[in-house]
Amino acid sequence: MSPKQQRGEATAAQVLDCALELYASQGEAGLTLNAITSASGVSAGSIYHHFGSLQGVVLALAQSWLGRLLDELGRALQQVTGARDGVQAVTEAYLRFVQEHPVAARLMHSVTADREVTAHAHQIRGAQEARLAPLAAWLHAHQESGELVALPLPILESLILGPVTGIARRWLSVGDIDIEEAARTVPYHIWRSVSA
Amino acid sequence: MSPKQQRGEATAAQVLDCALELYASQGEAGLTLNAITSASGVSAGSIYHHFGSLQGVVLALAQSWLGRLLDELGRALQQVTGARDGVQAVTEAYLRFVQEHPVAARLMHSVTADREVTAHAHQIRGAQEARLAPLAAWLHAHQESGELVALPLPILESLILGPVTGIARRWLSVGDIDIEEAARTVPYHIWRSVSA
DNA sequence: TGTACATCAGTGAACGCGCGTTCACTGATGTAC
DNA sequence: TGTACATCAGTGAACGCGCGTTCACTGATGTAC
Repeated sequence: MSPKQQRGEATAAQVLDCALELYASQGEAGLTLNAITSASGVSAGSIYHHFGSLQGVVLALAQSWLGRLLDELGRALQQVTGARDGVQAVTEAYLRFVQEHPVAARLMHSVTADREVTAHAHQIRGAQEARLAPLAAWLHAHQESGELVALPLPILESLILGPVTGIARRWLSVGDIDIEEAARTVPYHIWRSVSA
Repeated sequence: MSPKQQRGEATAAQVLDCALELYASQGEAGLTLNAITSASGVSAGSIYHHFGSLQGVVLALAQSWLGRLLDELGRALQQVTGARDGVQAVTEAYLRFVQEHPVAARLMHSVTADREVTAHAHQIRGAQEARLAPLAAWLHAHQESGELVALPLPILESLILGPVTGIARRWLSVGDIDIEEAARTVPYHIWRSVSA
């Protein structure tokens, strides 16, 4: 499915860009094939050539942005040393990313919750493994060094990312959170919950 | 829209029960009007009489379970005194509820993320205000008494509920979390992040 | 207790619409010799 | 450099299907007198 010619790559990228715009303006209901063909100028057949199905388009879009987010988190982690700075850097980077890309963040948070995509949870994790592994390794290393609490990794992950995804969702839906303030104050409190 | 005769109430309840079962077996894709009429034996017209639309059915279903969850949290809060016990009781009650009603929990967590329902976020909060108010009041009171950190309420809420919703989602999708263990260990760590 | 009547609850066939998907085809690209 | 050819990229009309919704109607319920 991955393009083998340059123009193919450009077409696929254009489809994903337009799909995100449609999602921005009309939500999930806007992600129909007709809408995407109209908005992007790419024919239905061509979209099927590249993505296999409409769900394939949505999945690729989510994967693309999840990749960017994870890259951002990995980068944040590389610029600091020590468990405390790491936890705070990652959580702050997450909130900044959401702030800068609210539509993509909404898509990731909602699409990931969908059942059909939930069924692909392992596939998604597989595709992002190269990005997830360093993050997991970092957590594990700082557990070994005694700086982070000795909890199972998935639970530790939830303690760190749960609050920021919660804040992101709430900022995106209810809107009664000052995300700037959250980015300043929340990382410290998350650190307190996971320090050994 | 609320039934004014007994049999109406029974019909509406049956529709919601069957809708949850369909969601359990087929996910969101199973929530079609035809499927619901077949499974419940209630005619399309009757469903429209009670819920106005298919979306109305889904919304009512989510509201119903959200109400039960909030009731449970409120009950947990009443059985303890002190900020620390309260925070731990609420978070543990949340996880227990998810454990006991995984399908309903999945529905709440996924439906709430949907854009169209997000648009109704305020309406949902409004309908649940009677249940939300005591929880908010409790938080506020224990901020005043100096036991909980002085952060804006929505942020404080996210610090408390974010980790448990994160764990719930992960348990429901990836499944690599021991929710029993989480219920034992996580409440304490959440408390550490919000104690003054 | 009986009866008239307004309202609520429920039926189910019929409707049109827009959806995702397919497929036979043309054109573009890159490669091998 | 030229050419033949396999593969990739892209087209767009056509398809059938299942969807949510409507509506004219019947039956049940409760209430007022």
